[in-house]
Amino acid sequence: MSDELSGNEYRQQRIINMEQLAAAGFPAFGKAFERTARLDELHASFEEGKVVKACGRIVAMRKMGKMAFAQLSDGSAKFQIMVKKDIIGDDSFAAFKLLDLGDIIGVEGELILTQTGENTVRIASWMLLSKSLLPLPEKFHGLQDVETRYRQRSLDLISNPEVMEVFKKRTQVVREIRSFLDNRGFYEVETPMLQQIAGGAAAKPFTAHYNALNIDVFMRIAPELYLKRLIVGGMDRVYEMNRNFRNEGLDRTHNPEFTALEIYQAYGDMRTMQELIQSMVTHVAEKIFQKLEFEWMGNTISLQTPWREVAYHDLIKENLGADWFDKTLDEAKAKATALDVHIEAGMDFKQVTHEIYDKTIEGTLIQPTFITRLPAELVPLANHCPDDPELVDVFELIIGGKEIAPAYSELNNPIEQRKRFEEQAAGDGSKIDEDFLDALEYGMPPTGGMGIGIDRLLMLLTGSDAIRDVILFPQLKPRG
RNA sequence: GGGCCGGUAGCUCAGUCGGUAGAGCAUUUGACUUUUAAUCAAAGGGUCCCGGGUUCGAGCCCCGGCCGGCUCACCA
Repeated sequence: MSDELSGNEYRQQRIINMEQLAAAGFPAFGKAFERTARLDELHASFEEGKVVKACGRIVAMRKMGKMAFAQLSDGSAKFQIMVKKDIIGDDSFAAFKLLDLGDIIGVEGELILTQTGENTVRIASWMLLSKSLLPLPEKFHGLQDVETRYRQRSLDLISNPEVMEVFKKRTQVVREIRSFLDNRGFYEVETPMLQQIAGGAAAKPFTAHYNALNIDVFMRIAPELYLKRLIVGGMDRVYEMNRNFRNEGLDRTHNPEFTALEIYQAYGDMRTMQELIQSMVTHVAEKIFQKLEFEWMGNTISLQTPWREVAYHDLIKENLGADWFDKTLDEAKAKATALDVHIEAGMDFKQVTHEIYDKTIEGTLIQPTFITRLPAELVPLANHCPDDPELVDVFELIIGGKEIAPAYSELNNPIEQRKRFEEQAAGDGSKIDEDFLDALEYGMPPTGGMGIGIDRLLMLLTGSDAIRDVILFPQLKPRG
């Protein structure tokens, strides 16, 4: 057995077929093919008798003695082709029968309707564009094995059209979001992925080493501090939609690299962002999906605006009783225990309350809900509510029981900002972003800011239960 | 990290009580000029995830590991 023939039985057979095809005047690889139209366009503009050139991967083949039917797929649609021995000749027909499922061919022929009324190209000539050396998954069930689907996304896309559909929708959604923001006068910008101080969120960063400067750098956990510098600089409306990296666990709703959209609008506040996200999400839903109701994780979610808004304290009272905030710490802890919520020893009343909220209330907020007026302790980078310094002027948008987007009236007081950084850094001065603080000291206008988890939004819009189903190449452990 | 479930032909999956490894699709050979999960006939195809152990004998039972799914916890 020669080297080319190593591999399994299927591969060996396909290499033999490739050699025979080449000998018959159908060499594989290395040619371009100018088609009349994509296969979906061919269906849309179907006209009997028209001569067309089409191409795609053979995904089904039904051979008979003197004719054959095959199905081509090009990722846009499938289209049937018909080959007749008396039309293309004995040699060409014999060679055609050497083709394997998965081979990519170009054909030229006339559009016809078959007896059963299917759109078909009756081919006059064909050429081999690329040989497939490995067998495709089974035609009926497709590729089911979840692990293989993620590890070999090419195969997943070839054999599962609904997967292709999700990722096409992803592209459309992302483009529509950009278009929406661009139309409102926002500038899309790109800020550093490699940062010397990983700021803007509280998360563990990935570390890399930069040889030229001989320093360690961090993959960003958020672009926030750079985008605010741009607000200081006079870019009134900016956004960035790009990857963040967080060195954390991996589960159904977390991938270590994920796409975040951060938006900042000068002279606005949390209310500006509230209007913006409702308009943006419903616009995208209607434009790309033509609907405002979505099935997600077993719930029907209506995006019809206006979305519900409830102050944090009211939400708590609604769920835990109107007298909740009159209770003592011990009473609160007793309630937590009764609800099966684990409480750490040193927690104060606000922390116990928030723990109960996190574990028993947030998950019940299925329809879109803005939770506003959060306790200041929970949100270190936001301005206080004008009428109550204990509360911050923010919202958290919850949909389907999951946090989709937080938004703030951004903290623009540099003295206060420094204080909070110092508390956060706990004495480690190297973690304080002095350049950012300097920028703030020149004066940042009042600003509304928001972060949106694009992958989670896509999960909702495409009805995907796992983040891996909206990320083309999700992180996996190395093959064992 | 804990618990539960899974890994068998290229793919989708069976495999009973521990007794020579099965089906469909796919592949090969033959028949077939309107099929569409084409049909008919025949044939070939296995590191049963990996490594130990028990046993006369292990896909199956036991121990350890790898990968994946679900779930709980952690982190935020």
